Amino acid sequence: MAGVTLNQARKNFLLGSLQDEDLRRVINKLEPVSLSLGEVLYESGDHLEFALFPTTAVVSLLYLMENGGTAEIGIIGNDGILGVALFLGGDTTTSRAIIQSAGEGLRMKPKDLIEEFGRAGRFQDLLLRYTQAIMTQISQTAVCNRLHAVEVQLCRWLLLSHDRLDSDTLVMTHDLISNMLGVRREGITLAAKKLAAKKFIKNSRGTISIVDRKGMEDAACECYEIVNSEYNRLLGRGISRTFA
Amino acid sequence: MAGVTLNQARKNFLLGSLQDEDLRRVINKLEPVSLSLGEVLYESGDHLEFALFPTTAVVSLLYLMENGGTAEIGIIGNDGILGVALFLGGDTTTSRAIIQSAGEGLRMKPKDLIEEFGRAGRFQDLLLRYTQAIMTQISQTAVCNRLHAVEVQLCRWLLLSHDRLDSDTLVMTHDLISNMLGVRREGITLAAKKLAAKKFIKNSRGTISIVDRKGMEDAACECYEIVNSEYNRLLGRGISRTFA
DNA sequence: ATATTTCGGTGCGTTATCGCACAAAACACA
DNA sequence: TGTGTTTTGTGCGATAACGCACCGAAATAT
Repeated sequence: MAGVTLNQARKNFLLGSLQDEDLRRVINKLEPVSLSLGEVLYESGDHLEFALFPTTAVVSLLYLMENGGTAEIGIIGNDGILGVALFLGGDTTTSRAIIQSAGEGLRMKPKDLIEEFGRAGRFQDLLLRYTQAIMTQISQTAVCNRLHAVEVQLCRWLLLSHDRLDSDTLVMTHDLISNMLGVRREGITLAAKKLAAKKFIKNSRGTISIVDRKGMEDAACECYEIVNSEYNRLLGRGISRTFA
Repeated sequence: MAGVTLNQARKNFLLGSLQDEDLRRVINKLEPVSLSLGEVLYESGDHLEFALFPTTAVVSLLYLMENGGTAEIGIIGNDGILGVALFLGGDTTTSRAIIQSAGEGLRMKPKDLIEEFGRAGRFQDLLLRYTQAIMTQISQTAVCNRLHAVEVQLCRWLLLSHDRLDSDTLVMTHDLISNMLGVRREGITLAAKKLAAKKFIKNSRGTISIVDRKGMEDAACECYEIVNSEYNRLLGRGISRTFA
């Protein structure tokens, strides 16, 4: 039985914020998983079979509408946990969880997560704080969807994704991004071209590379910074690369 | 000292879902308050001084953007509680809470709320489930903002507000609604006129009356029904008037 | 009773995004 | 090397919402 090591677990910041004592206990309930691009972890209304602590994978929470449109409400990476509905008591949610960037994660059985939550210790505290953080991200997405233009939203989205990745290169087609932002593919192509013209990103078939992180942050709408600093505040440190 | 009665407290569905035993204990920590239209309960970033269980008042969670735009992320009435950030551990949030419809509520000190949450009983369970419910509302608002037209969104918003009111008449100017939906005042005037032409609502200066509830539900985007049934599922019953 | 303010109705040119169509480029693979 | 597929680039008319300007009606204040 290959157990999960402390160092492996610490790649997820939520787990990494636990004291050694707590982490050693929690670790026994974790199981490593590999996740591939486009993999659907659960559909809207599905009974959640596992909670997931991403280490290198990135997950999108996506809504599908009757008219065929889609839009993302939040991004979860090594900063968080997928499956807050388990300890909130709802068990299912109305969103789809889909792998936006392939990678690894650690999963935990619902029963174990709920048991750990019930200990009312540091782990519960972290889970609740993360719940507020993701709520902030979703809320900011809501207003951003209403009030900001596609180009600045693309910046926000690329930054949020970049923060959750090891690499400066995102494996992403314009089409995929357009599904996340809920806009036309052509809208992304156009916005990406403009950002490339400003030398903030490099655009090639199927990938986008961040080449001027600072430029991107300046070009993004306020929403990115608001969400980022709220993650900092709530979870002790952000995952922004600005000062990394 | 006029204590809060069980019947008063039960006007808030969250409190009303408690067993008598629990409610009797909680009730001693509640204090009645009157809330007037437009009153700001807290600003973005404010330390929360109280949690609020609305009984007849309705609260909007509003975001203010740098460009002067505003948009609502959620509506809280007698179905819920204002101040989940207190037990989630964040203490502050990035939204403004403003009274959308004048009325009464019961407030509780942060310390008391946290203490009750810490008992890990039925009250904690309800608070967590409500957290998921409001998350669903916010999420659906996010995608609705992206993918749906103003007229159907206005239906959704009127229905959500109607559900949380005793009356069929909403005291609301088009301007106020436009701030909530994050669109132009003229856009609301136009959409409201269309709905009035279909005999779903009656439009007079400063008020909008729902005259054909069923018609409104059919005219609204799917978002209303999704949120409503999720509230049903999570909190045991909805607050929709459909079967009232 | 009159003046002032608030709110709703309407018109009009502007802008962002959409929907569709199609071509060019990059890539995959036989 | 050639062929099919995926992805990106581009054009263009349609549409929804915007910003602004102004008017009139309704409510409120003096």
